[in-house]
Amino acid sequence: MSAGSGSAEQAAAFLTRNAVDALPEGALRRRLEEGRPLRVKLGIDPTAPDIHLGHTVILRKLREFQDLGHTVVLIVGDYTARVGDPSGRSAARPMLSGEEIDANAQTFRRQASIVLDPARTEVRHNGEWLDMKMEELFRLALTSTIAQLLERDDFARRYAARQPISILELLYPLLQGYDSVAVRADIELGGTDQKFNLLLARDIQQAYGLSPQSVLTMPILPGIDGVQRMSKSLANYVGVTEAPDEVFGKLMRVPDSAMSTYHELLLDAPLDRTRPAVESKRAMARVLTARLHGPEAARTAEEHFDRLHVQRAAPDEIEELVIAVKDGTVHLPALLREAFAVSASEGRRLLAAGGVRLDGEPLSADALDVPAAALDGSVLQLGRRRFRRLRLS
RNA sequence: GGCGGGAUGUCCGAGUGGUUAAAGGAGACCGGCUGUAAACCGGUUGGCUAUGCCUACGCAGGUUCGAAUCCUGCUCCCGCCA
Repeated sequence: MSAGSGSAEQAAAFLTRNAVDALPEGALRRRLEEGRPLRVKLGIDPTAPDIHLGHTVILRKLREFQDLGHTVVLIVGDYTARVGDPSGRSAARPMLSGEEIDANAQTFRRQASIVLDPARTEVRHNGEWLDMKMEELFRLALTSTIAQLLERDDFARRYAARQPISILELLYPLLQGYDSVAVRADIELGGTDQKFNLLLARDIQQAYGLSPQSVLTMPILPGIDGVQRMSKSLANYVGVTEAPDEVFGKLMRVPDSAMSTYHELLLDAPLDRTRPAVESKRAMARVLTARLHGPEAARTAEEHFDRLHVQRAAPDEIEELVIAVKDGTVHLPALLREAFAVSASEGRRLLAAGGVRLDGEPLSADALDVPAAALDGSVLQLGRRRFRRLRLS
């Protein structure tokens, strides 16, 4: 065995250590043995630009490729977003304008650079090649069959359940596959949910006379609910640009059942089960907050956390709310609406439930109008972690 | 083109003339316990300066003292046949 193939062997083992699938068997190692910078593709959806920790699992993997000298090709799905994917029930999925897509792509690029090396990243928009002539679309459509597409798990399920599947949806995997043709991808990464699409792209590349990409799928990071995948729309995500306090706090909410996955995927180290769970979680929150915001911010965030949840005190810095007073009294439901964007009706319910505090003392729902003078400088608190310091105008 | 089934709140899903702002579940939120974990217990879950008023069961009309429930038209979805 030559020295070259030996190191390719090592690199392949390193890159696949925490992956789910590396297909086909041995393909990645053979690619690496070619000794040239490989083109490693990731397709992104510009509809939800904010990157969260779930994305960083794959981005970190891409970074590993970059550190080995390879090129990352980020494909912004601007064309597909413009067409609008009518998947599932959410018929109202918005078709984004060109400006929105560009703005989202910019955001994504900026946030991705927290993890990726911009010098080894190529960003392409699939509108460059998908805005094709119908003749070319026909050629693409000829590469796959309905039976092939219906093998995809979610299509199969929906078909069996008599849920609608539009022709356009069936076309999406083909379009994604064509992206691989256009950028001549050597490797494509994705979550395990992308396995079908990534593999179909191989067939499509071959139909166009190219050598098929190899495929690397990464596990899906569960959200902070510990159950469903991390996703912005499920509101269980930790965004990479969120404030340090938020990042730390959210990570402390991760259920124990998800801790070992978090360790594997984000910390790249197994969870030490002999250690108390709280300690591991704290350490994790500290490391990840520091990764996004630096060690100093992580330390402050931890102090903030302790103050709020160990000492159960109000935080050092509280956003101020200046309130306008008309006749010397303040109507609490209206105040809550202004302070925390809850409806006045919801505010009343929260008051009745004892969820609203003023300087730590629960307010009652019996007196909805309170003298304004009693509020100036006080801290209004909703639930455990929403605070506003009140100021009279 | 023909025949049949369907559309209910954030989601799933009951409800076929009257205490229905709409059962039940999920999710979410508040409170308790705690480690902002899990499990568990209690509560809330359309809006509104509010012993009341307004808006809601695909859309538009109609019948009725009274409609998510009955009638007509329309839109959309699903299946079967062609």
